[in-house]
Amino acid sequence: MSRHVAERKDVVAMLAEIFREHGYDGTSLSLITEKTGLGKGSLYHFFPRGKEEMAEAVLADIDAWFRTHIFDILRSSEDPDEALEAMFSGVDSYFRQGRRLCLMGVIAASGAHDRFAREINGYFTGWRTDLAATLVRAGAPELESTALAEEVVGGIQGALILARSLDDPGAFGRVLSRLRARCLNAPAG
Amino acid sequence: MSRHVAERKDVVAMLAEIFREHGYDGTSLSLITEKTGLGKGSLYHFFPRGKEEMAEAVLADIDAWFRTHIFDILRSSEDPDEALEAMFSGVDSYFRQGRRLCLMGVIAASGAHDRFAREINGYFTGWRTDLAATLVRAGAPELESTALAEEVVGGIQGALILARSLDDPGAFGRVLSRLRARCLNAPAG
DNA sequence: GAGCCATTGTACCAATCGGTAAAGAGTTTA
DNA sequence: TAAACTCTTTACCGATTGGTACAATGGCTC
Repeated sequence: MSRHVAERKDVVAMLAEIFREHGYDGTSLSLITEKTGLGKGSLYHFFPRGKEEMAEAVLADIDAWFRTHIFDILRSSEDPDEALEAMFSGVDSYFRQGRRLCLMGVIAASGAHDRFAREINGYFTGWRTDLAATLVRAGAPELESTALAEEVVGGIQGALILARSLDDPGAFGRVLSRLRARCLNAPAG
Repeated sequence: MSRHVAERKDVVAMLAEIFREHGYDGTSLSLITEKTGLGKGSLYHFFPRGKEEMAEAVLADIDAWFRTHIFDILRSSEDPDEALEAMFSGVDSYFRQGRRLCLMGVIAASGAHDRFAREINGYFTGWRTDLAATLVRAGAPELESTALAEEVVGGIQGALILARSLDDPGAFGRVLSRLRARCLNAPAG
């Protein structure tokens, strides 16, 4: 039987897309087996606690990606403006120019929120903190930085929902570029 | 048997809160019967097409509320600044200072999106259009108005998700007041 | 090449899913 | 008062849910 041996990280990547598209409650095991080609046996071998553990793995994977590709750069880059540019371009490509939703936001807006509250909170808190610190380094006042960071992190989520709702991915890019301009002009404004 | 006779609009109001909190897929009929106290018979008497019709009724109800309490005022008010103030204060109280999610956004971010795409699109399109027109009347250039309207409508959705994610309803008010200031200063800026 | 063990497919489970059927209770109309 | 109508309760349906058990299958090591 044991024909195609799956890699755990490939499975996690597939799971991410499924959860993103159907939400947590909308993702059934039969849908997962269908989309991944893996039977329940394989799935429960990788994730003994079932669906909940699958979602946890996906969220941890996403969290790790953002920490290494976005947050760390915000913190470690010498030039804060460069770091901000990198963040916005990284975000734009991660979310496929508005064609992809944020799973953190998807789950935050769903009934499954309570189950993953810690993961979601950590993600948004981390982003807000690191972005605010970068804005301070870029010359913005402390108070304005935290407020602006909050507006940007939230604004990205809203732009994704808006793009999906209007069936117009371009709306994401338009909002994103406004947020970007605001960050790069923050010290002056 | 027929003891407690329910009013349809009361049922719709209860359904709205249930869908808001659990999402479309997370809301089961047994949960509905539990929270509303109505049996399946009553539910199917009001909504013969079942769960989908219940959600449609709720979305139509929400759409109507926003059209009469927010969009119409944006369009009909003589003083555009006053209309903008009314919109922001209306939104703040509707979403209970960030403690309540937007069902349109909740469903847009879920797997049930396709089923209700028309309703969701109409809601966001209407809001964006009427807000942009008001901003023009308030003296902002046409191009800036549409872009700002998009940013605000999306920003509200994002602020709701952020508030829920951070477990800090106050984040909603903070972002909202920034968006408000941007609208009221738009003509100058 | 024998054995081992991670990995897999399949069959199965109780519980719950959304939805239907039908008959009873309460109210209105004639 | 008797039929007609509205609304509700209860029991039930097949399908699907998330999850378990287990035997079979390979690639691997010794």
